[in-house]
Amino acid sequence: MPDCAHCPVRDHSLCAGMKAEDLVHVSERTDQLEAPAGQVLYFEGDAARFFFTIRRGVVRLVRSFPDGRRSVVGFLHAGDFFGGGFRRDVYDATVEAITPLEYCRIGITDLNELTEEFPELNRQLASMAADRLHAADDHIVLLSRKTAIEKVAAFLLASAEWTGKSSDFALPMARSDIADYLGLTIETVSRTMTRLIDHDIIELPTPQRVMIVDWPALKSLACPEAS
Amino acid sequence: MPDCAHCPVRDHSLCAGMKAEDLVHVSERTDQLEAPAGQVLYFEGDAARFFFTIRRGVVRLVRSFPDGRRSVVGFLHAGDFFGGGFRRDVYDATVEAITPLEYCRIGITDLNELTEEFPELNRQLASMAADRLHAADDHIVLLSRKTAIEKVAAFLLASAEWTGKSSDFALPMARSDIADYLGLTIETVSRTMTRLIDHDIIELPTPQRVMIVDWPALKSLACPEAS
DNA sequence: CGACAGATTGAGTAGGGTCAAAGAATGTGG
DNA sequence: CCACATTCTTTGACCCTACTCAATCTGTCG
Repeated sequence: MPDCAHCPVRDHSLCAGMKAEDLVHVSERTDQLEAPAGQVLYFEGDAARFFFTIRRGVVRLVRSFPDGRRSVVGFLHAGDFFGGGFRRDVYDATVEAITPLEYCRIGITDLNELTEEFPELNRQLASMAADRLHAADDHIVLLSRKTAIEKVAAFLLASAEWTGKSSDFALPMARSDIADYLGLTIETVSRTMTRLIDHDIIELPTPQRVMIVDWPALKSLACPEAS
Repeated sequence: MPDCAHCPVRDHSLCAGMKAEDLVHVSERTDQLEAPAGQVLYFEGDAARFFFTIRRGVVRLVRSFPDGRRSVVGFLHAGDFFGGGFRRDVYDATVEAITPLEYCRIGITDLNELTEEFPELNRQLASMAADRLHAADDHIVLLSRKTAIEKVAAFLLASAEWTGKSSDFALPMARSDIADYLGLTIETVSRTMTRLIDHDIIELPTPQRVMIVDWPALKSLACPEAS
């Protein structure tokens, strides 16, 4: 049985508001699992039977067209909670591990029973839904009204925040994931990164590692002020 | 005091799951209001104190940049529920009436008290959040991976569904709203409509009224198949 | 009827896409 | 441990879609 009391994301996920002594009720219904990079947790359209919490690693949420076009609707990190399909009974998007993953899984019916016993879970669920909705709106603004360089700058800043605002961090996802997230092609993502390097705003020690050299410049690109 | 039992959106909104005899508890905490077209219900960033339900009319949710760029993150119709800002205490977006509006308003603290008394409201809230999230993901896919004609076709189809899949319906919003929703300019929206007319797929008796002539063609444009 | 906002049309341009090739990085088997 | 294969990334040349700027048209309302 998982030891939720010592979970690394104890205070940043679903059970953040729960009393320590109640946690055991969550633990006994939760499976602790691992997955290698690349593994699919579930497919868009599958019958939705589980909720998931990431303890370590990164996943991508993907929507695909019949003709092969792909859109990454989001990246999720340690502490993030996803799955379900609340009213609808199918998953909204395909979820794939980008890095090796440690995660927890709980059945939808189990979670529903838990919310009856511990109504504070509802508050947590609602606030996570609100966060996701806010993130989705940010994404919509980014996609509809930002240029390539603004998109990439905003993405790099967000990535830095996921890793604790460090100036030197990993980009675990491939360029194709970034492109499908930003609504660009991989070529444009690559060219734009190069432009940022040429302007001495970032450095790329390896393709999967970023150093932010000029924070103010990156920020003003990501959130353009009135000219 | 509002008469929730005979509300036109009684079965399509927040209180859809409630028993008739409990509705009075909602009624006595709800204000029934009206607003003319163009009125702002609240601004992005305002302290969030209310939730809203539309009984009649259409609103737009707007996010703005400091430099004037604008993004319409969604349109909401009769039965839709919005406002709040669950965990955050400010509204996520500005909400403006597009048509004359009839709506209901309930205080956040009142709603919180109601959910304690009537936990089934939580289920309704969660499912509405899930619907909004699904819609946001659809919007993300549309913005990131669709061409202008696909975007406009998808928008017209969605508009037709809001009005009961009629072939002849009103477009209450201006071209600038459509443009800011689809991530295009008004000129491109206009040109694309003209293209659809030239191909005998739609007609525009007036700029604010659409007739769909060729449903299959419109559908195949909106959801492109594998070639 | 005239004025104004909103919508359409036109001409020219540029940002990002497409197609193609070369260059790293990682992994595999000998 | 190295050679090779594979995949991912970067760079280059060219093109097209959608944007910009500008004029005209249409519908609405005083």
